[in-house]
Amino acid sequence: MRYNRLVKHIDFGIVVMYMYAETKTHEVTVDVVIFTIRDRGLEVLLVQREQEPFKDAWAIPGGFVRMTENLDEAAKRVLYERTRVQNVYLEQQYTFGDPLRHPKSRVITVSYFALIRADDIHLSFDTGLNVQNVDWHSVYELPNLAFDHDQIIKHAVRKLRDRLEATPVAFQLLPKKFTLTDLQKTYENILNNRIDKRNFRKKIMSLGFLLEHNEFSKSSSKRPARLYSFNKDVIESKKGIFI
Amino acid sequence: MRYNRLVKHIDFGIVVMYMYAETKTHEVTVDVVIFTIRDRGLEVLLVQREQEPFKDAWAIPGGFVRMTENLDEAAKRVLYERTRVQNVYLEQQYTFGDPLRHPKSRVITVSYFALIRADDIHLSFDTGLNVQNVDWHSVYELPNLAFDHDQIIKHAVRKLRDRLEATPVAFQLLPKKFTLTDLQKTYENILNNRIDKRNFRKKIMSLGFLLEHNEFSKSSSKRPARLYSFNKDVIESKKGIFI
DNA sequence: GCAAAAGTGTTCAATGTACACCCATGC
DNA sequence: GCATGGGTGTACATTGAACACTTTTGC
Repeated sequence: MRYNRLVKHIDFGIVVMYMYAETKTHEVTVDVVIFTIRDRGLEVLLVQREQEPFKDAWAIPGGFVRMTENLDEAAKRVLYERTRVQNVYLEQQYTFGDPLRHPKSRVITVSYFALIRADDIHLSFDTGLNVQNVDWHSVYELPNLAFDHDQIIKHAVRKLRDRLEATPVAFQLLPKKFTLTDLQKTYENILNNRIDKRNFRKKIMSLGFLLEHNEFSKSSSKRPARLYSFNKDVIESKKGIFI
Repeated sequence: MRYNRLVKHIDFGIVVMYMYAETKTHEVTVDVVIFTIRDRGLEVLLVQREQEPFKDAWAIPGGFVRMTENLDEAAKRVLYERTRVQNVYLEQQYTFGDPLRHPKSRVITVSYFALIRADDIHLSFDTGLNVQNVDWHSVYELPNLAFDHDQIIKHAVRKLRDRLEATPVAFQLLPKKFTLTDLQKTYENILNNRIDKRNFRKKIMSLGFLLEHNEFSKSSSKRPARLYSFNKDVIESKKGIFI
């Protein structure tokens, strides 16, 4: 029963079925939770499935791990294929391997999360070669998700919050130069709560990774805000994979 | 070249080789870094390999993930097979998947770490059914390790330290009743540094998960020390897998 | 001149850190 | 009675949290 369910989508004949049952090979994928900050706050990039299983449900971008690439490389590739962005923060978070998580076969997925600037991805959407239905969704209002992708996203949000408390990853979600209010809003969106402006600024400035510029945002119709950028020298001593 | 290396150990014939090259199935194992506290401090359980590759080198206990079990179950099973202990702290930590990490095939391993009481495992060694060379090794003086197991152990030690700062996992390494000095030594062994006795006691007592007993250690020839145990009610709200 | 966001300090509480002596027991 | 590990408190520094008004600009 289970055995049939597990192998029926493989179509190489009996020898492969035998291998599938008796040896311990599995399909291995990487799934990448791609975070950005947009109008509705912290959002993730989802792809609407065009095939069964879970046709029309939304899913995290993912793909099979190839034999010649390591897991980080696979995650980078999936990310690049979907978004055409490179050189972003990417971190392995957890591996999901319930035998029933994929209804048709045993698929073990190594999940990652990535942080990208909303700006960067706009570019790639313009020149995009993916005609699939791809869209951003607020992590606080997710649509129906395929497989166990709701779990994976929840896990990614938790891990992102942990990271944020420990290391300055927030700048990965911002343009090169940003205002302190931008930065604070990024923190608030990720942590999902309000922060006192004065305390936030005091804390952030004390960490010493901000570079002050003599430029000001000429955005709206209010008092211009000073622009800052992150000091790479400080950042480089931190963990995470920069691809 | 790479292709041959990757498939040569599989002996089901050309159809399987074809599958191996064109689809994305991999061998998936779990490896469990089993920690305990013994005479030399924080130690890990290692198995000496009897076959190539890495014959005679030491390795973390591991095994293939079966088709019908999830990853946690696989880790529990491997742990039970090696140590006959159950109901211990077990946590997934990281997945290693470099294509070259195993010299004969593509093996992706989901690594876990476990915390067990040195006492418990003595029992299982007595009745042990494993006649392989199995022994404890200080994490600070490791022998030659097979594959990338040195990396896996390093990662596990980092993760264990993180856990220790966040949640009271140390009691997993101690007998049910223990003295505050035992507990402090456990912390010191894991963190690899000295802690001030008064500050440690103040901090630990303020966390409120210790249950004070009216029993005293009648160990050596000095003043008897009061025994404590962990308050389960507090512990149960914490994360980690208790199997 | 007014609406709107930028910018700025102080006080208090809680937590962490440094540090030295007496106590209970076995021998 | 002495050697050994058990047990205890205080002072100071650091960090986190609460809280309100002035400044600069576009309109």
